Amino acid sequence: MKRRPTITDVAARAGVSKSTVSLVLQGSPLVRSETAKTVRAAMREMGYVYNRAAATLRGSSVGLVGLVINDLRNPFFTEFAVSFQMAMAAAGYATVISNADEDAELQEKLVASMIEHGVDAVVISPAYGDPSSVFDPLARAGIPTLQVLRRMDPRTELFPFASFDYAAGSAEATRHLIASGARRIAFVGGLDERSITRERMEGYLAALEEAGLSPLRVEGPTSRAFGRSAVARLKDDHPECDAVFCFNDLVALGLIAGLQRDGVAVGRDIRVVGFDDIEEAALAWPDLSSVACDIAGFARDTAGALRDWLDTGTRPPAERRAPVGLVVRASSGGLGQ
Amino acid sequence: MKRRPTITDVAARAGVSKSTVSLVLQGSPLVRSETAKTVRAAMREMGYVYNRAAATLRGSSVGLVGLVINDLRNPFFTEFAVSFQMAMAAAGYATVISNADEDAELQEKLVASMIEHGVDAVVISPAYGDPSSVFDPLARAGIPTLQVLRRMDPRTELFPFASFDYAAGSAEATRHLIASGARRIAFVGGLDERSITRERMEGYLAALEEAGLSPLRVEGPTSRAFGRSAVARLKDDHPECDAVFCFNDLVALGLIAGLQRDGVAVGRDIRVVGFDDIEEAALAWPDLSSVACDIAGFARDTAGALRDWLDTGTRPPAERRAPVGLVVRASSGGLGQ
DNA sequence: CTGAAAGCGCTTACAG
DNA sequence: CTGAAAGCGCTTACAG
Repeated sequence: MKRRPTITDVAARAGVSKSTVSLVLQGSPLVRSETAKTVRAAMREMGYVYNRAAATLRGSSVGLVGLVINDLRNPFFTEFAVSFQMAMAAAGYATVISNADEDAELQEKLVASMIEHGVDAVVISPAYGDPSSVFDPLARAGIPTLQVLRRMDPRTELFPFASFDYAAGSAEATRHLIASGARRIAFVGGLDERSITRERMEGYLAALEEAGLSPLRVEGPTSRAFGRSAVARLKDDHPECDAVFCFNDLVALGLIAGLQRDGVAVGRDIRVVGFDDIEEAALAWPDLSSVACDIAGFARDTAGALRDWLDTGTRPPAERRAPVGLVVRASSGGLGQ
Repeated sequence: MKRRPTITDVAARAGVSKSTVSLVLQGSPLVRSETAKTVRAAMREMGYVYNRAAATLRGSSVGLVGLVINDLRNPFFTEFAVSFQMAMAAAGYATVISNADEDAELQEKLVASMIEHGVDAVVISPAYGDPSSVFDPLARAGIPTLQVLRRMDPRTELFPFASFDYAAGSAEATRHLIASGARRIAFVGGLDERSITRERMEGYLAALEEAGLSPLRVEGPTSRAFGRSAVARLKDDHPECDAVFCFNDLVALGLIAGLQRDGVAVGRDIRVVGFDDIEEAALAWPDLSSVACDIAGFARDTAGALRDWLDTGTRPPAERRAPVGLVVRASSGGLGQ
């Protein structure tokens, strides 16, 4: 494993100074195209590899942004991560994705490591926990940081926040269930103390109130496993329930599996609506009605806002809400089965 | 956004030389604990951030490994990625995850960017395409590289390969279906020219031959969407089919959704077995029988082998195969419904 | 259009 | 146990 060639080696081989090699590397128009060609040939022959760390040291930016995701196993977040990475790549930025696994301590370490490695910016969908241990170091290091999908740090002028308009989506879904004839509509999944749960319940509660109906609640995690287990809780606590609005599609899909096991006809005996409209929603049986969030579009917008911040210094607005829209499918009786 | 403090600033503040600060940073026992304490206090007061790029330049390794995944949206790979990242983190390595999105060109760019950023090693589950455009630069840069889950580059002494023993798993699954009474067993999903498809079919074909049965084939992609659409192809081409062994769980779950739509009782009218045993398999209805790959364990072993390579210079064996095992559930009639 | 020189923030022998 | 000095591979004014 011999030493990699440096620009000095390339310069020697090409018979120019290392300044010239550096200029060629940057595609500067100052270098005569003849010379540039010679230099590039030398690089190829020697298997030269650009050393970005050295360049960074001298002052330029790394072209690296860090993405920290609370739960990368959740397909909603996976989709966001890969779309964001692709949007940044198209603009010449490398994105390092990492999974905090809902663990505030791990998240702190990941962010510290990113700061050391000198990322130009951080986008974070934070795990629950004390925000200061992760946001304060970012602020101290002067790294532009965007909060997405979950607002953990209240200082949104410092760490702008972007998410979807969950309240509007849940209101639309609930009105749809009411219009379809449902009267005893449960909200299943989500932990009450979390702000995202409150947002997703807000529209539900408002729509019920408009119609003079009262809420039914089954609180819990936001996983497929919980959805499946919630069937029993629903039967015990709210046997009169005729529709379920779920915290997300994962819960809804688990719930549907459980209902089917019990021989309940989803879409007829009971209506179900999910949230997020993950790819699987359209492919499940019955097809799952869901509040669609255009994650890929949201990721592109986030990438655009971040690039603006980095390139022009324009900090994004403290809060941005992307619109959502209900997609009606068979699980809420929208289409025959 | 003022300049970040450097070790020189810290040294001035603490009244020592920058060599001493550097030693403190590395936890060297050479520094008197008194002095170290003063230095650490100075760092804290000034909000000092370690600049890893500068350290790297001087020779030490970055403690960074790159992970390139062909399709990060596939939960099988997501699970591998997050488990690997966590195993490396426990050993003090940062892992940058990136998604090649089955795009050989994007993959080439991602790898080039990782090389520039100076990763110590790369683990890659490669996209299909010409391997040399991605593996040659890695070899030139002298970066230890592991191929996992897909062997694209035949030079496995250079780029050791690790995967699961797919052939054994598919044989076990097929024998199980035969033992359950199935006689017309189709293999659905996967593209024939790909080596992973051949491996997963190998055991299926062997088991059929043992039993004197002949294969039924529906070729295609490996997605949920394909599984759902394969129901029609199956009905048209092989109406006599009484069991399906799917390329993976995604195909199986899509297929089951399609069968249910047609009113077919999965596990009784037709038996279905998947491959990978993703989390959803146990939560679907009916529960999906599947060949379980212990991905988290595999990821940990991969991380261990890589760390050995990095720490002691021991290159892993050219090929490693992790065992797999069939999990029988309701979809193949294993349990009553 | 090209070269010589200084400097980015660290680490590493080498003295003391 | 601590300091002075050289050097890692680049970039960036500054001359020419």
